[in-house]
Amino acid sequence: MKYSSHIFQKWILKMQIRSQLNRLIQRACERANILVDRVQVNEASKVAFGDYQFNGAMALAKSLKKKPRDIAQSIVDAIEDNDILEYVEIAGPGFINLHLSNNWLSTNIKNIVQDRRLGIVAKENPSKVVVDYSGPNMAKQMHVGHLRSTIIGDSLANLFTFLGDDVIRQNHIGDWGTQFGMLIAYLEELGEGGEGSLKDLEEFYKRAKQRFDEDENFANKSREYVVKLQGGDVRCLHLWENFIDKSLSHCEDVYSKLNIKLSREDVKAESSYNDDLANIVNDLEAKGLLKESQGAKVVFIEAEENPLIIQKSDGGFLYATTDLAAIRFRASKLGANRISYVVDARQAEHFKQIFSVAKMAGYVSEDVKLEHVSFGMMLDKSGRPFKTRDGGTVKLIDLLEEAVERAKGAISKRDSYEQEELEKVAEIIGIGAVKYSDLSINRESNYIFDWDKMLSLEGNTSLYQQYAYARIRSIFRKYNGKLEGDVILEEPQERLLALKLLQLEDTLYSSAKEAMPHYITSYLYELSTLFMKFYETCPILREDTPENIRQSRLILAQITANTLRLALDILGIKVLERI
RNA sequence: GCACCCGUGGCUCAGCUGGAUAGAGCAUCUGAUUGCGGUUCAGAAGGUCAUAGGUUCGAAUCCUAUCGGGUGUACCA
Repeated sequence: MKYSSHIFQKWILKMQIRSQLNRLIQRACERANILVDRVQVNEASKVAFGDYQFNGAMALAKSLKKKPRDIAQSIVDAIEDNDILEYVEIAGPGFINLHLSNNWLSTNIKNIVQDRRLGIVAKENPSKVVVDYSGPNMAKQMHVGHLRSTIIGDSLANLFTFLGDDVIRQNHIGDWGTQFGMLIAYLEELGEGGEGSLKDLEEFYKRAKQRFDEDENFANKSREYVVKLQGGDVRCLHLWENFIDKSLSHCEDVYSKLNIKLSREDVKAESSYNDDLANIVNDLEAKGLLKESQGAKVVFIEAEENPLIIQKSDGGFLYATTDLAAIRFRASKLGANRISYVVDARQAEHFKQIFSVAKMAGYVSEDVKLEHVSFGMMLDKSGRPFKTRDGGTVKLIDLLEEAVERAKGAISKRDSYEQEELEKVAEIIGIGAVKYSDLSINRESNYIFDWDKMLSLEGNTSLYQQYAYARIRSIFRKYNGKLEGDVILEEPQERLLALKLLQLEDTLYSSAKEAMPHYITSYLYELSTLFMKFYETCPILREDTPENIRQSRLILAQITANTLRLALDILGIKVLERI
């Protein structure tokens, strides 16, 4: 989907509700001579308290030596004229409750009905953001261990892109290491006809390993091939490239099925940094950061128990070395202002060290934001690490096929589908369920993978959103007249829905800022439940609905559908016209 | 041993960086509805936010200790 804005800048009433309110209160504080470092307006905790609230007056009481209610009063008195607030009230010990103007809400809603970007303006000063995610190992088939990084990373990359950042996706694939000697030796042994056996990489790896363990000659050959590979032997390099190519195309099957936007252009393999590793060592040496410890070359970091090992005692490099080369490349060659590593939480210490050393060595300047977007483990329903019945790793492609099969089972009893349509619908629902359930929890916590829960129509699931979308589309199959007239917010359900629709922008920005996709899913769930309530109480196409009310409700429904589609698209989830 | 993360109703999770009576969804119970797609909607019940102290006008949120769970702890990635 392309997101070009169809409305002219001047027509846009600047939204970003929270920052508008923050500015309003900030200026009021200044006018009232109240010093406050950062004004933070929050969404009201209850409907009765208005739409937003500012709670800062209480905190200021002590330093100003005034009563909090008096402080609140002077802030309220100093709020300048504006068209966003209907009225303001002071409650309890000094809460300032802000009620938005219906007129402001309805004007803004009306303005975004034709806009593919729903009135959300891209950042004025975009950053260059590198998102490092997925990073599968080429020696093996992609397994569930790669699922979360791939899903979370891709959605963040989409989100940053939508908000206007210049995003560079980096798939840091593992294509180097001693096991490749064994793999290409085995590939060679099977001959050209043996390439078919690469279909199942897992099996291929196992057999190669078996040969390695059983046959001394084969093992020696494998070791020899590692050396040859590193030495740039043309024949070995050819075998290796061939192997990587096949393995990568397996990954692409997964990406394509998962609706992940990684392509070959985003691949920046570990091996591509090989030539730079010695430079990193020399550079750290020259900067006086490198120390010798127990035969290895390391960098000591303040307040860290263990140093970061840069070069092994046998002269070999480690992944820390590669990561430093990569971080330098990203900051200097790619010019990144923000580098996000979507990697599981177990590597927290590693990244902490890498980031420290990168800054110590000046590979990234102080203002570059380095973040480890960490996430918890994937567990099964009983809370144990997710494995196959016999304890093996679950291949990702198998898991995705199961998702589609299960989705088929969930919907086929509902309606009769043509076989072809059933496949298409099941794929969208099944894959959507896998992605949404992953994205809908706080990524930091462990993730319990539960088929029944994710494929349910009830609760915070993708299917519930997809259903809400399809339901709205069904209204517009019945009605295909024009959308015109004003938005009228008389019923509470209409107003609540309108406000929620206008909060998408704030949600997206805070989700991007903290790299927390679950802010978006929470928003979506609130939105679709609000829509369902609206739909229940506010008839649209019924005969007795006056035309002006009908138009207003159609506009609300239309924007709800657009919002669902847009936000789900950012999460990499597709919608269906009918389910 | 040390470091980091996590303990919120039976289950799965929110809780916007300290605010008002801690919110949802499953599951359980009750009700609406011949419906613009009821696979919906309304309502009830269910919590000493692991425990004990502390800071504060105010704590699930910050500090300390304890208990319980997880992860990581120099030449694998």
